[in-house]
Amino acid sequence: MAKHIAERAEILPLLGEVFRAHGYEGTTLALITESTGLGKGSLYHFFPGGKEQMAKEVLAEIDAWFEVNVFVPLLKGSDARRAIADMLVSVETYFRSGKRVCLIGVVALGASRDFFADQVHSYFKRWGDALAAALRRADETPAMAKRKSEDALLVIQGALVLARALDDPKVFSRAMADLKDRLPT
Amino acid sequence: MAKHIAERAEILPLLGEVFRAHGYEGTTLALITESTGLGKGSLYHFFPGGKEQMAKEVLAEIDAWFEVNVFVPLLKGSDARRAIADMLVSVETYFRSGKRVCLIGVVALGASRDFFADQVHSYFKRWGDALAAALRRADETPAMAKRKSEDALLVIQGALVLARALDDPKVFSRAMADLKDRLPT
DNA sequence: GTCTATAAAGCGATAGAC
DNA sequence: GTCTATCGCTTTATAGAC
Repeated sequence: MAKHIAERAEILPLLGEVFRAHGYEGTTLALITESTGLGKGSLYHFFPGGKEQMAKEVLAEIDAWFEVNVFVPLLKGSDARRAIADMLVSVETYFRSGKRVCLIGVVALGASRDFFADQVHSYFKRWGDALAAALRRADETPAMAKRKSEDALLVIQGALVLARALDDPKVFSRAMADLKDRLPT
Repeated sequence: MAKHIAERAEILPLLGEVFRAHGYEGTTLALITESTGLGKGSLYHFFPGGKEQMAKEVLAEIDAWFEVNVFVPLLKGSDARRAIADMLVSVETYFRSGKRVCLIGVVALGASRDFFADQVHSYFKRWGDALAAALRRADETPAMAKRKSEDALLVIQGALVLARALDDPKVFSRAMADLKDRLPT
């Protein structure tokens, strides 16, 4: 066994930030090498499927994070209103108060969407369903729960776009505060 | 004078659709040739600055369209409420009821943002200011006008992201309908 | 497990004929 | 104004030494 400087688990978050910053098409192996310190040899050792596999695993890791930290609390938290409020805090933290972009949103808008369509669709569908379930438990009607959950998801994505376009993270924090008023918490 | 199959004005919209579909990084001269039927020679004749100039001119053309069809009516329309309602109709039509993506939003999220930061910033800033002015004329307080204009812009962008992620254009139309209820029209 | 070297393809861009 | 040919660089991916 030769030397082993990096765990797979340490590499994925670095990869995630590169994809976030440059998009799927804009990310090159050279950029990844620069960010991780790993040469092509190591990269292809960990990810025989190359760039596509790297992106798929990064998306899966993000998905898993939301599953544990957002979807499950929404679905199973004993207090639904509390779970919704916690979601907003998690989102604010995860997106670094608007300074960080949603990689899954970036992929959804890009040409690579077709490659990752299932992962992108599943992420937003499960998030929407979990939030709608929590809203129903917080005494919203089913129709209103669906409408408000969709509204919340789209506000989060739109706030990230606008914050980045105007180069003003406060746009995002303000939108999250408005969302809190609009949702039962 | 040799043959002349294409006007610059006919090329730009085609370029726009290519950039929309593939993003700035994902767009290649080969794709552009495929879409326009123009070889590299012609392309560089029209756009000596290459891909970067093409994107800049496409963004400028989109900007000009919104200036004429959205910003000016919002700022100078005799009936502010009517201008706001017209904006929603224009937006719904322009984005093909959610089947078309906002190129300026795509650029804002991508790595090419730094190249086009001024154009991206200016587009959203002017849109937001024009809408806020119309909202004040429709008897909103200055603070509320600013807040609602920001909310509207981010809902439009977010709805485009979510509609594409879920592959369901109705998400966009529904969000526009909600916006109409939330805004004075 | 990590590296360097390199292959093979695609990229943006230019030159020059017509 | 449009084309073809081509340059020089970067890309993803592989091979093989250590």
